[in-house]
Amino acid sequence: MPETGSVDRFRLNARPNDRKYMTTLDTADLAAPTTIEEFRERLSGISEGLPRRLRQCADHIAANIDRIAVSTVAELAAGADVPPSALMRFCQILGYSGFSEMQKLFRDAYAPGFPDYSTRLKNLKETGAGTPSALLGEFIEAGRLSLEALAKSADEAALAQAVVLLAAADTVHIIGLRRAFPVAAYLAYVFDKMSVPAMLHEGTGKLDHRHALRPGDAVLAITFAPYSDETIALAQHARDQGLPVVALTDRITSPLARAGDAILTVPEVDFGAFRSLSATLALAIALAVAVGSARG
Amino acid sequence: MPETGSVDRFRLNARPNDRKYMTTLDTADLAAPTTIEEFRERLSGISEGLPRRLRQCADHIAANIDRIAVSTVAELAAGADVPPSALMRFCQILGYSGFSEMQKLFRDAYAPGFPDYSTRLKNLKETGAGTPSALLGEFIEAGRLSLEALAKSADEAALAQAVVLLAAADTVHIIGLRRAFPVAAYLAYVFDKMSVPAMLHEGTGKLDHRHALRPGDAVLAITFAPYSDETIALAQHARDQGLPVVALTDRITSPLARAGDAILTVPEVDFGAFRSLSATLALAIALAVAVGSARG
DNA sequence: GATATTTTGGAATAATTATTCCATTTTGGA
DNA sequence: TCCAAAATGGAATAATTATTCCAAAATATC
Repeated sequence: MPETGSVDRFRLNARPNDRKYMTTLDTADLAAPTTIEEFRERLSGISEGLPRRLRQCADHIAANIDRIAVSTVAELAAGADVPPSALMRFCQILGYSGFSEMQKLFRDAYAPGFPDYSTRLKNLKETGAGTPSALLGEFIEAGRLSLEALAKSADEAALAQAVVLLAAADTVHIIGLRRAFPVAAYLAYVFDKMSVPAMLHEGTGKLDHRHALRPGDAVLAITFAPYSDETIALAQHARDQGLPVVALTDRITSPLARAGDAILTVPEVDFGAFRSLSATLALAIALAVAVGSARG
Repeated sequence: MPETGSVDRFRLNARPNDRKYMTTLDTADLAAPTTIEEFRERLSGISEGLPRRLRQCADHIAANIDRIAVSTVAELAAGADVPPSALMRFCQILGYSGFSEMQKLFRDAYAPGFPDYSTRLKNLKETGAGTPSALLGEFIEAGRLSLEALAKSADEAALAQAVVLLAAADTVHIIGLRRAFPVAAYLAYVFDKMSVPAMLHEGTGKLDHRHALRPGDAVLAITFAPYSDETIALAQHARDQGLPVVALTDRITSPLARAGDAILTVPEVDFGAFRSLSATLALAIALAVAVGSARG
């Protein structure tokens, strides 16, 4: 195999000494970095001894590492003040097949998504690995992820707003049915412990309870997909009467979000019909305790 | 200008009443959102009354707002389970000329300086003692610690044993009062979803329900310090009748532990007077799902 | 200063991705 | 039931973007 091009000099299989000149460092690279940490190291290790244009690439990339995921070759090249082909060469020197492969690293690393738990659990059951302990492990992990996601995404302003609304209410009406019911029940418990007048609305007997709503009260409604009509109806009813409504739900596109004056969304990992509720409860307790202490 | 296509119905200049049918909401949009905040609002405002495919787009986009910057049309469409053309239509309904224009908003705003979990947690807590955000930070951390402790301390044998006992039962009687009540309620919900005959015993009306216990049944009792006398009494009563009792409690020294055939303990971290229930619920769901699938 | 070698820039091409268009299906109302 | 309008999916096309290639320029060595 003859020496085909200059890039090879920097790469893994370059034979070091079958050439007459050696103007720059002989950085025989290993495989391409697969983590951002590795990438940074490679970058600082390589930049010395690179020819001018490639060094410009290295410098600009190093200074704009967090824009790689959302930039095009042309944009980055322009920023580095080199032609696109130079940037391509640079990516290849780093060990990637091209820019796209390098970019993928940064796009994937950013994606905060939950694993697909419903299929994961199904597999777990089907493969017979579904021992109770394995299941427990999955649910623990799901809870952990949910809590982390909540920490990252919590809307502090909405939370503060919700506290203000509920703290000012004469009575807090709590409604949450089906899988939101445990949350509602726990909120009722905490409010009770903190001497906040609260009423837990149950689903039984249909819409009887809406008469309990009185001027000066507020509603705290909780529902997740598939949304409970009764919960939404009560929230809407309250809103029609001019009462403040705090909505605790899963997405801003939830039908409950329309009826809410403060909207709290919780990123919870779902397994089909089940959700871990870890994040939901954490947010709920924080809300309740904050309301309790705001009332003195 | 003639009515050229369906998309116009949702858009700014659509003339509202020059058509015969109006099947969905007439959301005459303003200009396309230019900030992410606006985008969120638009999303929650528009989602109602959207046809099926477009609603799927709205939901998926809402749940993956932070992936827009680094995704392609095809990827997002696949995630929403719609064809790419549907997603394009959705972007246009929002007011953009197409996906690229919408994506630009997110690429410009893209700040991977998104604090990681521990940084963000610190920020939350540092907003000042007693603020809702600080409380939220504390409860998130308590939940996470609880889950980690559970992962380390879980008694696999006891869990397996509990599954066997409950899977063999005709009817599972669940009792948990006060702060254990949300857990009991959620267990009842999950059992119901999985078609496991289960009965949730409530505290009202005192001890009436013990007559519901029949040979072949089993009891799942939940209580934490300060322990509920009624819960312990029901568990003891069941045991006296020779029914198997699964105990979900906080310590091995809990009075409930004496009445249980399988004892599950959960190391829950308290913050202030309240406990997060994260670990308890994780264990509870795992138990319920395992029982559900053991029954087939 | 001559020559072998590396580096460079830009034009040509390939690949991917966004976007449009329209025939078909679905929906809602008479 | 039928009809008009809306919604849909997928194939065709347009636009963008990545990648290669190679002639020209620069550089190091002698």
